[in-house]
This record gives sequence, structure tokens and C-alpha cells, in this order.
Amino acid sequence: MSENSLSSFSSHVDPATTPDNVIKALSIDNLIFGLDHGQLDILLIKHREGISAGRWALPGGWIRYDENLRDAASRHLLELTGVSDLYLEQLKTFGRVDRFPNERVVTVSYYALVSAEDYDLAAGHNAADACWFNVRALPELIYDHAEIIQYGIEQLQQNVRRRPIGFNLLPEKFTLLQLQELYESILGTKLDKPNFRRKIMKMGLLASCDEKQTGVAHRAAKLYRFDEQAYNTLMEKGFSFEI
Amino acid sequence: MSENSLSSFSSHVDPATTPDNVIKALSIDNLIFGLDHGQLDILLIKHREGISAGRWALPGGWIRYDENLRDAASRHLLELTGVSDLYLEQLKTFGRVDRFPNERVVTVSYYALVSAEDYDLAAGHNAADACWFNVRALPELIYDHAEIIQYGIEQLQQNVRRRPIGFNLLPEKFTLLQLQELYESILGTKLDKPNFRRKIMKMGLLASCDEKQTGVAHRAAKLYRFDEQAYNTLMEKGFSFEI
DNA sequence: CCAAAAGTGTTCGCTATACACCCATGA
DNA sequence: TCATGGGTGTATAGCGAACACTTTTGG
Repeated sequence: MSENSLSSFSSHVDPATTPDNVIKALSIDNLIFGLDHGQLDILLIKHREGISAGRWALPGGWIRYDENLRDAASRHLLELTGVSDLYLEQLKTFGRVDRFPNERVVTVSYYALVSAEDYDLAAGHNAADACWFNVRALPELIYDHAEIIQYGIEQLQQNVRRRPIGFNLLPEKFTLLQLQELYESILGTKLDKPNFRRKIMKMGLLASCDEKQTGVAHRAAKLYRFDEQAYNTLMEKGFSFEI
Repeated sequence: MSENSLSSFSSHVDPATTPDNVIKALSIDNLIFGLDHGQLDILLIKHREGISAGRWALPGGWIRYDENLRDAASRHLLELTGVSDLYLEQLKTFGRVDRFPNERVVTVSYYALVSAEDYDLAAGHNAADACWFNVRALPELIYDHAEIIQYGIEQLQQNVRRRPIGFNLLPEKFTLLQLQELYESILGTKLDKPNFRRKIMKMGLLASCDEKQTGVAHRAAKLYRFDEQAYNTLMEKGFSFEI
């Protein structure tokens, strides 16, 4: 389990201190996934005040009246990690009557994949405690956040096979083995190296960086980057990404 | 375009008459799909009162404080069509700031597939006007409902290929050609009959009814039904439905 | 008989899978 | 020279696409 301590401003929901310019009974919760040494991590924060003080939770907060849902998710993400311009997608809305104590609060969840390069950036801000946790070793969480994470992981496993979003978890330049280990880690399976290489290369989504790894105690691997332009071109022709 | 007129109680959102026991700023909208002569239809209602009187809309309404989201969707569906116990799944939450006039209303959308057998049942209740519309010939709709429907159709096209939900659009007993035409209609493609048959049969999800079509001017086809038990057994073994 | 749809058979090429193998490099 | 991962080759089985074909039934 990784616990890169990270300080950030937490505006997580707390009905006792709800400001006036937000929608009552409606909140945002972000699932921010990162990859650390081939392990899938998720970013959690610790409440400092209110009814949930000292307990771990998903980073989230209220939605302003003049703010689109995705913008609210982006804002909370930016405030918490300093990262912007991410792949950020709506996951699901959770609204069980008793999911929140005393009040009825429905929450819209979003998820984002943070690249390994931005992984440490997250440690920049100042406020509530925040840490990366391995998704297989989570602490106790408030409300239904464990359930939301469980759902998010399942969706991530499905989406990562159908859309080239996994690249967001890697640095700009990566090796084929890194990519393979990413898929193995998220999907929880072993993949055949030669077959994986061929499959990926045949898609034509990777551009060679004409560079090689350095500082490794074995033959240096070629570095590739995700070729977004090629992807867009292929998509227009009705290409379907499948792993 | 089919327009089986259907009367039903509409509790669709209207901020002017919002009762006290519901969550303000949060509504439900249902996408109810049906199949008519091989064409994909969607159920729409016409407002009788309020700011949207006389205009077509998705059947929906407010969420009560003591009511889970899905229960609210079920309730509105039941009130509008008389059908219960349906495949009913959350689609997405729409919350653009300006999607609703004067107020901020976020809506959680659900979708359901109504079987051909229940298709007419929908005409049972009494209240606002309601009709089935071919999804390719929709009237003008209120708010962002056209956008929601567009999104719903795209999701339906994807989900119908990955999960055996299409059967919900057919009667209990159906022929292989009916099933094929369903997929052709939703996916907007032509499929090869022999190959489709083999693919479906090899999955082992269909149980023979030991019955044949009657009243057709050609060789009568065997009738099949979806074998839910076989499906559950296969799912436990890690089976993946793909068309 | 014909039309229309039911249903079967067969070919061909691609792709997934499994696994053996050689290459380059630092310690 | 060995360990480690980089990278290539290849045989095989199975599946999908394409399409020719036979069967059954009502009119």
C-alpha cells in the first residue's frame, strides 16, 4: 500500500457547514485512480471536522448552483490534487435513502485516471490529510464510499478494455511491458507478452519515440507514446478498441 | 412511427407545483424503449399543465425524500405504463446549469426495455397524453430530453451487444428471425442469417419451447425462450455475452 | 407450382493462443 | 556468464464472413 502523504483543501460534504450557493441534497464524489509500482491506487482524504472527522473518504464536495456537474468534479479534483485537464467521466449516481446520516444526500460520482507523472504532484497543496491507497487494501470509509469504489473498479475494468484510457495512468513515454503490466494489474490477469505486443502494435495507436529506456540492468526497451491523432483518425473510420 | 395513444398519470417535474415531500432540484426521467414491427420506439408523454403544457417529454418526476432513486424510477414507470418488474437501469445524470428554465434541476435518467407483450398494456391508465414514437422520428421535446434520448440510444446500442437484455423487447416466445431483426434494428446493420443462428445457438442461452409458429405463409419456425437459469450458470463460470 | 422464410453445409482467411526461441545489457 | 527483460517466429485451433444449398409450408 502506498501512502504518499498529501495535503489538500477538502471541501467534502458536511451538512452542518453547507454554504448557501450550493445545491442541497446533491454532492460530487471523485474516484481518482493512479498507478504505483504496477498497483492500482485510489486517492482518499481524511476529514478534519464535522461528523466524519478523522475518517477516510472520497474527495468530493458540493455542487454550486451556477456550475455544471463535470465542472464541479473538475474543481474539486483541482483543489485536491493540483491536476487539471484529465480524463474525467461520470460514473454513477448513488442515492440510497440511508446512505448519508440525518439528511438525504444524493451523490454524483466521477472518476479520473492520474498519470504516473502527476502522481507526486498531488502532494502539493495544503489542508486535510490525503493519501493514495492500494485498492486492495482500503481503510474503513464513510457512508457508502466503499460501495462506490467497488463499483468504480468494476467499471474501470470494463472501460479500460474498450477504450484507450489506460494510457492516462502511464507517463507520456512508456514501454510495452509497462503497458502490459498496467492491464494485468487492473484486470487481475496474466497476459502473454508476444501476443500482447502484436495486438497493441497492430492497432497502430502507438508512436515510437525513437528513444530507449536508460538505467536498466537489461536490454533497454523502446519507448512509445499514445498517438491521439492516429486514434481519432481510426475512430472516424469506425475502429473499435478491444483488449 | 407508431402512436398507440396511451393515457396515464403524469407526475412530471413542474417546479410551480412541486410538493413538499420531494427533493428539490433533483428529478427522474425514464427512457422506456419498446419494439414495434421491428422498429425501436420510445414512450413520451405530453404535459397538460405548467410551463411545458402541450409539449412532449420523457416520463419522469420528482424523487421523494424516503425513496431510493431506482424506486422512484419504478414508481413513475408503473404510474405511466402499468408495467412493473422490468429491467431498469440507471443511464446517466444530466445537470447542465441551463437545462431547466428558471431553476436548477439535475435529473437522473433510467432506462427500461418493455417487451412486445406489455406494449399494449401501457394504454391502460388515465391522465395525460402519451404515445410511442419511433426513435428516428421524434417530436420536439422539452429541456434537454432530446439529448438524453440520443445518449440513451447510444448506450442501448452498446449494452445490447454485451448483455442479453434485448430479449426484454421480445415476447416470451420468439423465433430466431425476430431476435435477429431486433439486433438489426437497434444496431442499424444487416446480419447474416446462418451465422447469426449459429452464434446465438452456440451460446446455449436459448431453450426450445417445442412449439412452432402458427398462421404464417411459409415454413413455421421453432419458438425459443431466453433461458435465464442457463445464463446465470454460465455467468458464474465467467461467460461473456457478445454479439 | 411459386414465394418466403426455415434451416444446414462448406470454404476461406484471419486471429487468438501457446510456447519455443534468440538478442542485448548491466552486474 | 548469468539473470533479466526485449523482442521474434511459428504451429494450431477456432471463429467469423460469405454464400450456396436444401426443406417446409401456405396460397
